[in-house]
Amino acid sequence: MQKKVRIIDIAKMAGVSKGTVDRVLHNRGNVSETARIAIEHVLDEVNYKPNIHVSAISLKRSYKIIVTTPEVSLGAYWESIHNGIRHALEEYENVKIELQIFTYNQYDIYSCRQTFEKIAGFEMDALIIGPTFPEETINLCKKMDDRDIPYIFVDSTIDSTAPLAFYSADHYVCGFMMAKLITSIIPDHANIAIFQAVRTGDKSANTTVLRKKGFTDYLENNRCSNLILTIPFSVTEPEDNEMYLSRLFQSQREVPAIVVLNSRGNFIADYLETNHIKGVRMICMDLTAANVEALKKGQIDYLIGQEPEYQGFSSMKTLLEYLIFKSPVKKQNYVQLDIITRENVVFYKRFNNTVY
Amino acid sequence: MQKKVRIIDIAKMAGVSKGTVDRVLHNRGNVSETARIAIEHVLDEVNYKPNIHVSAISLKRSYKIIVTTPEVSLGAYWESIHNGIRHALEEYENVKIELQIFTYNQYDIYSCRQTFEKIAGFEMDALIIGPTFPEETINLCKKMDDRDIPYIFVDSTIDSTAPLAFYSADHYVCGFMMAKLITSIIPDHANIAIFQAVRTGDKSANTTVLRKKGFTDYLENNRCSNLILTIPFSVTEPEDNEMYLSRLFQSQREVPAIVVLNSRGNFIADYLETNHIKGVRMICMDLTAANVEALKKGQIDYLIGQEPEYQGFSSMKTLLEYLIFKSPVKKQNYVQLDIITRENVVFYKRFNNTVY
DNA sequence: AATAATTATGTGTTCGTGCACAAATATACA
DNA sequence: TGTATATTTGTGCACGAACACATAATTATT
Repeated sequence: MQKKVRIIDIAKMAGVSKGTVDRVLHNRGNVSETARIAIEHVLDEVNYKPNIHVSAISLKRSYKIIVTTPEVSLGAYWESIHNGIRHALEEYENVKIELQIFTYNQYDIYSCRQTFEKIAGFEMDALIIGPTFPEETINLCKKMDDRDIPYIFVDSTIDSTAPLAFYSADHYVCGFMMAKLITSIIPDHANIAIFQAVRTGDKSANTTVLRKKGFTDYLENNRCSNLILTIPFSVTEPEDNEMYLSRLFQSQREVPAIVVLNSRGNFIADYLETNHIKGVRMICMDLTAANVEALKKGQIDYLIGQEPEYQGFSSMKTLLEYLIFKSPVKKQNYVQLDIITRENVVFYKRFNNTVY
Repeated sequence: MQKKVRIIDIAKMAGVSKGTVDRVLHNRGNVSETARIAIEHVLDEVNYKPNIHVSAISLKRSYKIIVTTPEVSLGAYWESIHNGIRHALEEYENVKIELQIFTYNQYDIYSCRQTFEKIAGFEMDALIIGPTFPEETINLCKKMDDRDIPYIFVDSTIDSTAPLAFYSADHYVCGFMMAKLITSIIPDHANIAIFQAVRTGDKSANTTVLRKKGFTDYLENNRCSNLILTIPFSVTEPEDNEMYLSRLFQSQREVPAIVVLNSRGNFIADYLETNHIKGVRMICMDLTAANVEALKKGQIDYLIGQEPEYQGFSSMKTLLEYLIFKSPVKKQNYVQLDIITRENVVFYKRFNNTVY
């Protein structure tokens, strides 16, 4: 147990004053080559870790951080991510942070484009992005790269970008696992209906594509002969869904299994309930309030959780520690894929009853 | 956003000095009735929250904490709990904590009794208990109650005690869920072998009894007609297990499903592998290193995780915040029951790759 | 009433970092 | 060489809680 090394200790060892050490530690410039090398030499020797508590007190400057994600609705997926972000800020209540949030319609590529173009012009120290459309996201990221502004992804990551880090589920594995779970509770060869969201201006989002690929790959690898029916599902024009659903269930085919690749599983569950359709097994994404209710009622058999609070929390925390303490950052962060049933759902914590 | 209230602000409002406020906040005594009431009045008005960073720096006194749990072996369940405890201490590195750890043999009631009697006589500020045998634990807790020493349970809680808090899985639900999961992947009416640990001086531990009850209740509730074979399993005399296992598999009965109610599932998996017994589905407890390996190899189908790192971490963190800041404590803390398969196991984080 | 003992209250120091500002040194240019 | 400017370095203060210690006020004792 070696004694704590302080800035003043390093200064003495390097034969300079604490101010110079501080300038080196924080890359503030105005340090002679000689002094810098001497200090860096000492820093290599000793394992200096700033006392985070003292740092927290002494911090004077403020940071401006922008967050952009799909729109937040009550009890839904993106609300959990935003809760996580807010929770991280509470941990750093003494740090002066100016937070600006811009949301876009995740079912409309034009809304996303417009929002991202607006954001690109703003002053900021860092950016958190919840991406949906690859092309638009890449454009925004390029501008950030040019301006040397760090950004972190939540929910999913986008190729051809250079984020400081990302927090995301492995959506391919997610789809793979959904296939394994649903096939374990339905008869062999049973038909499976897959619901996918319809979007304006773009066929489909990042995450859904990957999940679908994982799903079909599982069936292929395991030589499952289930017939897969892909059904469109519109969030923006919900009146269309009645039609899709009634067409599905009025056909001759039995549909004993439903898979929803996004967090809107409760919509389908509601339809089944109002139309008294029984005996359908369902697997869906995310512990939204409505999904949890449907799970508890037995309408949904499995929910897959992807730690949205943790994603939001970690992305903000990572960003702040990077900005303030220049802490090293782990780039790839794949979050847990929690398998939730009506039995274990009550133990899954949110920030209202626990603290990460 | 109201401005932060400091001790000195409270002092001014109450017309006293900061020293007196400090004495009231920390119950240090030597305060006149008049002053105490004035200060308490102000404290009711304003929402004073000490700046935890400054508190952390200024702390001078030290705390002695004793931890007693079953013995820790490498890569096993209790090691994770201890890792969690250590991790909490790292967060409070500036607090002077004297930690003493006493482990006992969880398969031998006499070892537990001896350890607990020794501990009962020691000086300490608080105690963390990983209980196994109810009777012995109650005795220890009574002595702690008399001495006004707070204690927290990890892994399970014991009736007729008054802990400050407990962090535990709901073991009944755990058994219930294991029954649901295993029956979903085996044919109806298939036989199920349940393995239970043998203990010296006591029929069985706290947790196993509850899990067994949950398991059988699920089968009963759902009118499952599976034949249940309860098999003893000795950790202390492993040479007996060969005998139990060979007797099981050489009988006429098919055994397509195995349930292990503790974390030693890998032992059974190994036996199956060396004896080339195939087609057995298995569900077991805990992400021990050996179990995870067996899961990845496909020998185990489901593992149930119970957040051991989080349990250890939270119990120590709760204790410290209670001791140092007199923070209010949530007593009942049921942890997640994670359903783990070979697909999602890689995403479950330990402290080596993430920070809660 | 005078002194001792007890209790109550106020003051000052400590912790280590972040940063502002002053001081010192080096470089540029006439 | 002297002055102006730029660069480098050192010093000092603030942050706010915890506690040690000194001083003031009250109560007990002779």
